[in-house]
Amino acid sequence: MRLFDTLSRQTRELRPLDGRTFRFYCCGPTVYGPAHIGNFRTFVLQDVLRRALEIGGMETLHVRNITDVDDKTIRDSRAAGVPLAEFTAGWTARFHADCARLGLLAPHVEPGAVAHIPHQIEMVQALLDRGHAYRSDDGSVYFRLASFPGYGRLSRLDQRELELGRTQATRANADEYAKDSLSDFVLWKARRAEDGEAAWDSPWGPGRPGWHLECSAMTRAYLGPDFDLHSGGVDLVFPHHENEIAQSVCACGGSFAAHWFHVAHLMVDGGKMAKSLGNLYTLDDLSARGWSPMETRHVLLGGHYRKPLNFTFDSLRAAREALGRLAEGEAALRRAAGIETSGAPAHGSLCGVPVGGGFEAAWQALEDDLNTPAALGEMFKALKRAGTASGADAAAAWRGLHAMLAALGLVLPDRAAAVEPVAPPAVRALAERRQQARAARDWAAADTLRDELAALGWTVRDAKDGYELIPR
RNA sequence: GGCGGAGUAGCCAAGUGGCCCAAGGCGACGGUUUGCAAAACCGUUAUUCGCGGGUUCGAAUCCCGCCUCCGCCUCCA
Repeated sequence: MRLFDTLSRQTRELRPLDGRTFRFYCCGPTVYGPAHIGNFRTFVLQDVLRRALEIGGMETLHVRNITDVDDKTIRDSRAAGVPLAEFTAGWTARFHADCARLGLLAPHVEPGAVAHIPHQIEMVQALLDRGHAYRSDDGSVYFRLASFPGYGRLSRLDQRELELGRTQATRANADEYAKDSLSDFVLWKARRAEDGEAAWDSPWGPGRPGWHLECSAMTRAYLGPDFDLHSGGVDLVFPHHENEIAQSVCACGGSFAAHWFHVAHLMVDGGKMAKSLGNLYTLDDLSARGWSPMETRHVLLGGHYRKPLNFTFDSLRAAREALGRLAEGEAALRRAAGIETSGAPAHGSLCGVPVGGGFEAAWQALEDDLNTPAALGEMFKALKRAGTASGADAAAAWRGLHAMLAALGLVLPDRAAAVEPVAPPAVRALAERRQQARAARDWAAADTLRDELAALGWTVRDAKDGYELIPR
């Protein structure tokens, strides 16, 4: 697997530092509301990265945090009149439900910030001890940027630019007088009245961790000072990831993440997504409009992760059709190969086995900087080529297709499950009457009955012997 | 203002020096099939890659200028 690295600006081969397990960290959600499809673009791509590594035969250790204490969670839990822990637990459950619907593999470790306050305090103390941090009068602790010359390498900002941007930002927000330098950032925030109960004891008085510190402490706890990869949305490059590097390197030594993976933003109708524009969709919003999470996942895989992707309802329609074609191709291969079961091959049987059966190019596209759109394109080409295969060839193609589906995390719609059994008796009776009319060559009556079925939401699909009823 | 990313057919999108008169999906159109449809299958659908220059034997791909969109510039995936 070759992947672009934000820090070195190069596409590099991914190899586990310890030679065995690829250990990576993903910045997870802040649980103060439902995640939107833009958030999920990042999580889906992190999931595909892990799946592709595993299909490629690599062992992984996937850590993704839950940010359950910060300004927004505190603000909104207080507004709701609910204790912080209860408030974030609700949104965490919702996040997990959404992830499951999208077919995201659960991380091996999913640490929460609140559960790791001692780790964070320990890290702040280490930074103080080593002279990289200082206390302010109100009991907050700040990172001293001047003590870390490597700052700004990831986001390519030099000190002068930082100070410049800083001055502009501070004009509107004159709340930062406690710092020595304008660009210093907070490690530990002293408790303020508006924090309510959300405060923990520390050597510097009651307070709570700064957002950046949470991730640093959790990576240290589960991955140590050096690990394989760190990832998130592009907007986290600065300041979040830049600050994480500074904190972790200064507190623990080591070089922190060996590789940085950032996913570009999702746009809607060619513009940015924003609540105020009414185009910020959650999975539930799309479900309410009749679109399934898998269709959404297909849309999110439809563009390369380093380019902005334009989300439209037309692309959801296209995704629905494309998934249907894949499902039909899968069924055709299964029949041609004489495979009895309707399920996919066991996941374990696909890992570490070269992808074949005509799907080699699709796999190569994925291995080449996680090019999901090119991989999907190659899958359709392979499917077309395999159209006339039979026996062992069809079986190999079937396995190749399933290896790709497993790597992309796509679950195909089961069209067979959606037919007759679920049609209500009244609908089936209409369909039967139509069959009789057809047998009697009474086309006018048959067409009227077909219209009636359509009005009830059912499409009738005639076959050689009989018919199928398709909902919607 | 600084830094970074993007602009490819009706839509989504791959391709970053010759394999490109540009993949794939959707849509549209034509055909096979069908009582007619639907579904399926087959075929067609950009001599051209935001605009204008330039480099090169050769450019969507490199350089210069311009236009448009998006992101970041202290807590937004």
